[in-house]
Amino acid sequence: MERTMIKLYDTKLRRKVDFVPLNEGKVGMYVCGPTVYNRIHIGNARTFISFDTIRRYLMWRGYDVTFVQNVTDVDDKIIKRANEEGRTAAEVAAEYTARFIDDMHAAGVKDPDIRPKATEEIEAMQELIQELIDGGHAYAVDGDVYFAVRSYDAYGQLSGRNIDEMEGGHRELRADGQGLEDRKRDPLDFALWKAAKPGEPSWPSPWGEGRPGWHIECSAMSHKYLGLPFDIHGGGSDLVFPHHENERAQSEAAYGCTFANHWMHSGMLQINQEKMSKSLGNFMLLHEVLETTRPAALRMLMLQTHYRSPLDFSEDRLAEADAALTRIENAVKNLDWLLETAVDGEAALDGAALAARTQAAREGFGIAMDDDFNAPAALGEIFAFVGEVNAAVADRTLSASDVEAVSAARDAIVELMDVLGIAVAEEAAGSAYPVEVVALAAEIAGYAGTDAAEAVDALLVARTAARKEKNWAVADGVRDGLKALGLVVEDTPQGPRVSVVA
RNA sequence: GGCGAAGUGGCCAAGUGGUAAGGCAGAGGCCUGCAAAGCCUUCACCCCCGGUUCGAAUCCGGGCUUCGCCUCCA
Repeated sequence: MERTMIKLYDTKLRRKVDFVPLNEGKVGMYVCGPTVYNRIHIGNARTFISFDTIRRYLMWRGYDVTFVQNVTDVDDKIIKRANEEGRTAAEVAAEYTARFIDDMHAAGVKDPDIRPKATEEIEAMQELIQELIDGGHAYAVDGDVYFAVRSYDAYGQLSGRNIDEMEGGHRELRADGQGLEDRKRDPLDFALWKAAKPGEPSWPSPWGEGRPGWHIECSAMSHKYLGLPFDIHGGGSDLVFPHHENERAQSEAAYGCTFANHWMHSGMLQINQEKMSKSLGNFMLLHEVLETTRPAALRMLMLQTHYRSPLDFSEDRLAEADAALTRIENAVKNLDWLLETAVDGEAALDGAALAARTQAAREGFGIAMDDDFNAPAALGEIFAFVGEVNAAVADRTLSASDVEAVSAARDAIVELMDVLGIAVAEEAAGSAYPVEVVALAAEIAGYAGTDAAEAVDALLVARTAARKEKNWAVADGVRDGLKALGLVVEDTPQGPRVSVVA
C-alpha cells in the first residue's frame, strides 16, 4: 500500500509536522489522566477517546505504542470532597479511580499499557524535586518547594506566552487580594511540594511532611515510564497552560533535554457553545450518558468532529450519530446475510472492481488519518465505500464466485471501524431470544416445544405460509408480536431474518 | 487587556489556490401486501468588505460574531 507520512499538529510549533518516532517503529505516548474526585464527565471522555483513537491508528500503522496515563489521586479537590463526606482522601481516590476505569471500559477505551498512580510515585517525584533544587531551579520555603520559573529560559514557549506580560496579570490579581503568595520569590513560581496541613494526606520528605504539587506528578511519571524524550504528550487543550507548560519546564530544567517531542491537544467539548467543565457545573457524567446511549454512538459523535475542534454536545446530535452508525452496521449486517446465502452460480457482480474499490477505501482511510488523525474525513471514506458496496450488491443474490470480494469489503468496513474504536460486527448471541416467544409461537403457530430458537423458526414458517395465503392478520401478528418481544423481522430477497434489538 | 482557535446547505461536518466529501433531516421515485433495510434523483453563490491571482471557501488586510487559555479544569 502506498503510504503517506503521518502528520500531526504540534501545539508547541503551532503547525502540522511529519511524525517521525524517536525510536523507529516505536511510539511513547503520555496522556494526562483525571483527578479522581468525581466520576468523569463526557468532556474528559472526549479527550480520552480522542487519544485512544490516535493510539489505535498508530498501532494499525504498525507502531509498537507504549501508552501511559496517570491517575492523579492526591489533590486539593479530593481532600475537599473527603472532608465533605467524612471519609479519608484515600477512600475517595480509590473509589473514583475504580469508577474511572469502569467508565473507560464502558466507553470502549483501551487500557493504557501503564497506569501509574500519583500516590505510588512519591519517591520519583521527590527525586525530581531534589534535582531541581540542586540545579538551582527550585527552592524550599517553610516546607513548601517552588519552581523558579525565571530559571528556565524557555518558559512560555509551549503555550505561546510572554512571561513579562503575564506578570502584569498577576499583579492585578494581587490587587484584588487573590493569589497573594508571599513565600514565592516570583509570582509566577508554582508549587512542586506542598507542606501538609493537619488532616491532609502527606509523605515525609527532605523538606518536611507534605504532598506533591499537581504538575510534578506527570513530569516524574512520564520520565520514569517512558524516559526522556518521549514522542507524544497529549491532553485536553485546557491543560496547555499552566499544566503542560509547567511540566515541560520542570522536566527540561531538571534533565537538560527535550521533554516531549510533540505536544497534542484535543478540543473542548461544549454544551450550548460553552465549555463543559466541573468548575462551571454544566457537566454531564459519562456513566449517566451511557445509561441511555450506547457507547458506540457517543464515540461516533466524537469521531464526526476533528479532535482539535470544539465539539458541541447535545442529545439531538447524539441521536444523529446513532443513526449514522446504524447505517454502517446495517451494511455489515446485510453483507453478512448475503454471504451466508451465497449460492453456486453465475457471478452477479464485478469482483475485481469491488476488490479494487476495497483497497481504495483502505488507502483513503489511511490518507485521511495520516493528516493529523482526521477521523471525520476517514469516516467520510467509509461512508462513501459503504454506499458503493450497498449499490453493488443491492437486491442481488450473491453467487459463490462473489464471496471473496464481498467478504473482503465487509471485513474492511469492520476493520477500519475498529481502528476508530467502534465494533460494528458485534454478533448477536444466537440464543438471545426471550422465552416469551415460545408462548407466542404456541399461540400463533401451534408450536409445542420449549426452545425459543425453534419457536422463532416455527413462527417464521407460519408467517411465510400466511404471507403466501395473503393472511395479513397472521403475518403481521407474528411480526408485531416478535417486535414487542424485542425481535425485529426483516424480509430480504433471501427470506425473513430475525435480529435482536439492543 | 494579552495569546490562540474558529465562522461552509435545515442540523453536523471534511476540505489551505482550479468552480464544494460524508452523515443526519427533507422532497420525489424504485423495490415492497405493510414495514424494515437498500438503491436512484434532488437540496450550498462557503459571515461581510476590500486586495493578490488567469483562477480563492482556501492567501493578504479590515470588520462583525463565537469559543478557548491567561485561576482549578480533559
